[in-house]
Amino acid sequence: MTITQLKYVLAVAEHQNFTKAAAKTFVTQPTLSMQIQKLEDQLEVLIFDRSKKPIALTQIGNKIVNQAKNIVNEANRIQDIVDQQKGFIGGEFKLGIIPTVMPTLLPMFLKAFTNKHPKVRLKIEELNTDDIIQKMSDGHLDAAIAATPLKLDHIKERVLYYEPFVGYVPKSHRLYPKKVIDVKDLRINDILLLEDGHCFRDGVINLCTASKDNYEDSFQLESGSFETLVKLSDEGLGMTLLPYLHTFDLQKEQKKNLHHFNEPTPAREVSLIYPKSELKIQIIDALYQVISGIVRGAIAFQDVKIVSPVAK
Amino acid sequence: MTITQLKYVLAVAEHQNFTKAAAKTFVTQPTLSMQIQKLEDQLEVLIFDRSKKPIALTQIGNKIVNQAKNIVNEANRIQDIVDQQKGFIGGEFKLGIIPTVMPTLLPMFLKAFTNKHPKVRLKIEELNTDDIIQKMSDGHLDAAIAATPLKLDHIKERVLYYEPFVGYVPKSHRLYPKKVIDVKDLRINDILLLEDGHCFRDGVINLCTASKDNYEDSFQLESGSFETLVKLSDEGLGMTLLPYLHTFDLQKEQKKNLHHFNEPTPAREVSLIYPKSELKIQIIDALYQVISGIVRGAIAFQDVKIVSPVAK
DNA sequence: AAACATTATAAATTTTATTTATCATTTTGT
DNA sequence: ACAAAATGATAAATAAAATTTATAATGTTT
Repeated sequence: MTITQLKYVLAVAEHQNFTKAAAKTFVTQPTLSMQIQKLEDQLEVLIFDRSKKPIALTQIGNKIVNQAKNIVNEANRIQDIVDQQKGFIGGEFKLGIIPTVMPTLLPMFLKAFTNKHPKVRLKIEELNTDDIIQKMSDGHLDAAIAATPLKLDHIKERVLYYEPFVGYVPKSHRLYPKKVIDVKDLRINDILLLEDGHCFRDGVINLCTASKDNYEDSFQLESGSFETLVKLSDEGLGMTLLPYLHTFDLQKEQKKNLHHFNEPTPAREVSLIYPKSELKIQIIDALYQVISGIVRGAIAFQDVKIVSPVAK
Repeated sequence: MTITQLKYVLAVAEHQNFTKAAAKTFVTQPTLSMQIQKLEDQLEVLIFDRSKKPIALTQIGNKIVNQAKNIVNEANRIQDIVDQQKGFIGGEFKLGIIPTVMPTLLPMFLKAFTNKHPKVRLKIEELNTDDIIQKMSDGHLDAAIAATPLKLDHIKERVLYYEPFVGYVPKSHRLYPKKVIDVKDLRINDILLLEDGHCFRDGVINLCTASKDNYEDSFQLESGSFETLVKLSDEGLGMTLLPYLHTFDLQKEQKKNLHHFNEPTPAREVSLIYPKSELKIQIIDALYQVISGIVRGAIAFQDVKIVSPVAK
């Protein structure tokens, strides 16, 4: 049994297709067929049920795949140990970022990070929280930036900042006369929210349920980006909530519609998250250092109302 | 990087010698030299410091060896998963047994076990507790039978039985007139105990300290086997304590010197112990079933005063 | 039924692992 | 101090293996 064979098994299990898996692993298809057959011969079990289309794992194949993931993970960590020992911060690093954080946070830290750690080849992907969780457990993401807490036992979280929400209230809205609004004023019925899968929405919903509104039986309009949301709001379809950093992008006229919240201001927690396996932890540490440094800088310089995390 | 290379590294790390490691892994010495060099080239670190005699691990070599143990362990488990799925109970299994349990327990279960599971090639080694712990964490033992509790966080324990102690009191001893003795009667100064490393002794010492004697400043005679101990005792050098099962081997004359304890009888806990990794757990389960069955049988048939474990 | 997609198989090739033979260096015993 | 022994590295030869190219077999789609 070799680590390579296990990697082949994982590739086929993932793509449910020998040909595609072969392309992904940069070998030809017969290589996979033969190596996997060889492993199956040695173990004297069938890992794949080739009669099913698409190809499927057998019952024991499933167990073997799980264990193979373990082994490959642990094997990858050897290089990590060496890198960490040498203080080497480099190689490919796959980072996921949720859509509602991407446009505001990425420009702030990307240049600083690549300058400081030029050997790291960052591959950044915009993904919603569910996809991040999925890809992280598959080993396709090394880390991600998402709204927390997720409370998943295979994922660690390190808080980057707390970002307050600001109300965007159009002139037609019942709350427009109130200069400063309160969480209690919110009603789930007249707030425009982002579509499902954007974790931001969960944050707001929690906020609303906290003010004891009933979410279940109210009609909801949903959109995919804050830009759309603001426009819909301008059309008189309701108020909306924007994360503080997003309000910078508004036009002068629109900024007049912003209504800040009373203390305690509702806020979302944004964290750097990564698998418990702590693979490439030295790069994760470096990312955390750079981003939280930038965030602290932004607080000091711009009078930004985001809050640095307290020690957990 | 291959699993084979990692196994070679582990072998050399263990034997601190390429030639010996080569013999143990059934390859020639140049194979090890070259494969390990290749791995070192790939990782761009030296794992071994070849200037030291005997050969030593570098700082990072140490970390790599630890991780390599992980990987090899996880890799071995693949075969385990397959075996378990098939209900196959077989292959080589290395069992350690402490000296004070070996002669009494082994004959009781060995035949029964090999009959029931003929495909398991049991390799039994007599080892004291320290060596068992050592070899178990090195992966040289799959399980062991020892006195517990050990309270080690990398080792699991499953109690097989509780074996009471019986006092062997020669005529010359102060306690000889007492037919039934009590823990409180014991004085550390006139009890002969087994040498250090035999966990039995720890049990007795705990027993004695429980009776509030002072162990530190008393002169002690120590021996390596119960046979010697009984002979020394016959010579008038003090009383001794025997595990119940050992008293069967005494001669008629000697049995007259046995003094049983009042309730609560001091006893030692004997357990099947194995690494938390649970490698070959199906064989461990089988062993446990056979031994505890035998022990229950012995209790019923022989009126043996050993006690089955209560559910933990 | 033809075209397509997908996996298996066979033979040739390349790569890799292992061995045998030998050398260089260090340690050990006298 | 010096010869013998022990130990690890290296080179060349051999054996074993992984991989590729080419093609066959199988099943699916249109």
